[in-house]
Amino acid sequence: MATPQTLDRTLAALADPTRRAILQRLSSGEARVTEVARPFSMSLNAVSKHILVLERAKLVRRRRVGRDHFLSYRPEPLDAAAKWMAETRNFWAGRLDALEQLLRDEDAAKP
Amino acid sequence: MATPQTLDRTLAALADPTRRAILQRLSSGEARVTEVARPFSMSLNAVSKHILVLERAKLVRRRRVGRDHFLSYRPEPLDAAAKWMAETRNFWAGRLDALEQLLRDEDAAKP
DNA sequence: AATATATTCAACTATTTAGTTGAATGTAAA
DNA sequence: TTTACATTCAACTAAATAGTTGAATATATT
Repeated sequence: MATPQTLDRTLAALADPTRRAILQRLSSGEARVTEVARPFSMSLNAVSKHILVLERAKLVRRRRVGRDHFLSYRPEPLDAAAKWMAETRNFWAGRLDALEQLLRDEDAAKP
Repeated sequence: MATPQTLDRTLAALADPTRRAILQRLSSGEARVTEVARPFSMSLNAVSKHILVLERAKLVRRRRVGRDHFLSYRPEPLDAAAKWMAETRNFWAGRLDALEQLLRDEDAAKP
C-alpha cells in the first residue's frame, strides 16, 4: 500500500480546483452525480470524468441504487500524502505546530 | 496568497515521483542542479525541467553562484495544502490524531 | 586564448488531460 | 408501453506534460 503511483494519483487528483470542490461538497455528505455536477458551468460529462479520476484515486466511492449513483468522500488516501510530508521532515519541524494552531483556531471559531 | 492556482501548482508539482525525490534530496540540504540530477536515469535536461516546475510552485529556490545554481527546499507552499485538508474537515476529525501518532512513532524511532 | 563545465534554450515527439457533442444504456414514472 | 431521467460510452479536439537531442550561454580552468 501507498506505492509511488498511488501517491501520484492522490496528489494529481487533488491538483484541480473542480475536483477539490467536488470533494468539499462530498465531505458534507453523499450526493448523486447530477447533484454534484449542478454548481459547475461545465457539462455533466466533464464532471462525470472528474468523478472517475477521484474514484481511481480512491478519494470517492460510488454506491449504485437503481439509476442513481451515490458518491461519498473517502479520506484514507490522504494518509499517504500526510506521511510523505512527514518524511520530508523539514516541513514538519516547526510547521506541524502551525497546523495544529490553525486547527485550534477553526475549532474556536465554531460554536 | 494561496489562490486556487497556487494550490494547483503545489499539488501538481508534488504529483510526480521524480519531483518528490528531488525535494527529499533537497530537504537534507542545498545541492547544485547536476548533483540533484545524478541519481536519475533521465537526461539532465529532463531534471532541469522538473526543477523549473518545483521552482514555479515555490517549493524550490535557486541561488546562483557563478555558473553553479544552488537549489534549496522551501516548504512554505505546503501550508496551503495542509490548510485545504484541514478545511475538508472529515479528514482531520479522527485522522489528525493518527498523523500525530505517526510523527511520534518516527521521533521515537530516532535516537 | 583555448578548453571544459554548468546550465539553459529551442525544437520536436509522444502521451495525457480537460473539455466538447451525440449516442447508448438502464431504470423509473405516466 | 411510452416517455423521462441518470448516467456512461465513444469519438473527437485543444492544450499541457514529460521526455528526447542538439545548440547556445556563461563561467571556470589550463
